Amino acid sequence: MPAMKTLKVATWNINSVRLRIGHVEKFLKEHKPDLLCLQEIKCQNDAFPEKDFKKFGYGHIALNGQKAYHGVAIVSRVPIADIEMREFCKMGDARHVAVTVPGAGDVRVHNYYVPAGGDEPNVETNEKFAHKLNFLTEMESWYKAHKNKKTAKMVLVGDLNIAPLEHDVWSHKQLLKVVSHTPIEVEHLDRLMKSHSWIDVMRHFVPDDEKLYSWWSYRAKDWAAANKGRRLDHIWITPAMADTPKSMQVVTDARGWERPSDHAPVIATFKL
DNA sequence: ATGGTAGTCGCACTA
Repeated sequence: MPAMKTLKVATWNINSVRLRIGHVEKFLKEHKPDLLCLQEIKCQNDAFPEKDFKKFGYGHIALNGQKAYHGVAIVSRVPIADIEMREFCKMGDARHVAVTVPGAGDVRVHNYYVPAGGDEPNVETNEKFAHKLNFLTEMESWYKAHKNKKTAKMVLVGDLNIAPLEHDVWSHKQLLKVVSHTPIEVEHLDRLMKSHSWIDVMRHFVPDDEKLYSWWSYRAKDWAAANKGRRLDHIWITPAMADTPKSMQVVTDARGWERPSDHAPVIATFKL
């Protein structure tokens, strides 16, 4: 296995991989990540456009699809190993896939699609919100129970559906009771971050007091002019990789492409 | 102050 000098990882909630395969091609050609972690592929494994990815040079694929909803995938330029998919909350949902990258010193990459949580931030009246919090608690327990040398170097990415910091949303005050930015969700996310001393790579490059978004609602008349965004997508690393981040970029352009996903891709590069 | 859009699948659901 030839050793890689850098590892470039991208994460993107694509909101239907079949509909937006052209966007994916454009993104891969322009940015050439080693790995692209996709969420909301919205198809079963046999409907995933594997041939297209092979044609684009991303022939190493880890797939956890589901009919119509959710679904995650990791497509890679370089060989991957130890593909794993975990089920959360006994729901049968396809919301996680993990791989190891042998060429990158066995870095383990986890890709998540955390439940959105519905509208009402109340676990008594909204079972989707309860599901979201339970999902985060299960993630936390798993990482607490899996601290060992084999998984020392890890990258965790995905649509976590939570914007934890004040400047991860366009208006902290107006979103405090809006699912994605409520204190209870942020507490759950903070506990998950502590479970393996995860480092927030996006905020490593952008100070906490600067606005940083990765998602803009479809419902705004002019998403760019209104700029009422939220940072729902994340890239985290374990302390064993603390000195490796080289760069980070939110590819906001992609939100302005024709018939776009409501999420922009996020890319991070690490030196190995 | 409410409703606004998008995708999949089939006429509702999730986001």
